Amino acid sequence: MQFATWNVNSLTVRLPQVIDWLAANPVAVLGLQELKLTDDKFPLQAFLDAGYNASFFGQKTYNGVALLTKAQATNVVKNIPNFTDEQARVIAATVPSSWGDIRIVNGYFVNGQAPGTDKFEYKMNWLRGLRDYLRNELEKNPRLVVMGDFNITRDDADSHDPEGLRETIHHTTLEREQLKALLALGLIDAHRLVHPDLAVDKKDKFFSWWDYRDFGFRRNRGLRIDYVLASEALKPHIASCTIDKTPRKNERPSDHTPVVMELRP
DNA sequence: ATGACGGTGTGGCACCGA
Repeated sequence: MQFATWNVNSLTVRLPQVIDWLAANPVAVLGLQELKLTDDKFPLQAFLDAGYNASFFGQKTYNGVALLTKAQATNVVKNIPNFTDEQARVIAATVPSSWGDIRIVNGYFVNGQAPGTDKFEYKMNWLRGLRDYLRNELEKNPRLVVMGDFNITRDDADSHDPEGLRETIHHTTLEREQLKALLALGLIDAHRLVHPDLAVDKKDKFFSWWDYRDFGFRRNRGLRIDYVLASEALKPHIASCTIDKTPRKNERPSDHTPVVMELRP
């Protein structure tokens, strides 16, 4: 059973690529971020035709998230309960599995622009709100998957230039402490679990995003900021976690690529 | 230090992302 996350940076532009990717990668669950469209513009029929159910939560121009599921999703919840947010960043739903129901939380985490800005403060508050939410979800749902664009590098191994970018956005100690706190709730970074050796050399690192500018992908100027986390109850079932770089080679690619976690019986 | 690229909006550039 596969769970994937993909920041598509405009679903309007990337829809054909998502449909193609699903045909080649018929995952059970695909979480999308940065839809950049309102719900009335969501291409529901295209996903139904592709054999997927869709739950979505969009807004104009920015943000927006969706969960595509082979099985019917239930108990869909939008954004973080008890955290007031004008931006559409989180969608949660429950899907059946052979181990029982699995709760999925799909998030487009705040970018934060730069330390010291209002946006960074929003990012910190949002992350605290999310942590309270996930603590509660874990109590109710032992089988929990948290996926999305986290906009945080966990370690220096997750950045192409950790020295040059030290304490800049996505690299700050404050952000990394927030990510650690999420993991401390009892969530496992599936990719790190499967690839535990922390690379120092850029060529050996794993990235899920590359800058559009300055031949970022070709020069491997990337970050690992997209994650799939699994709760302790699911940890024994984690078979693999891969970053699929092939869509980054498409014409008009998203700057992010899919991350796929597979659970085995 | 800046901007580079790409997407959206009601635009002739600004804002945002990472």
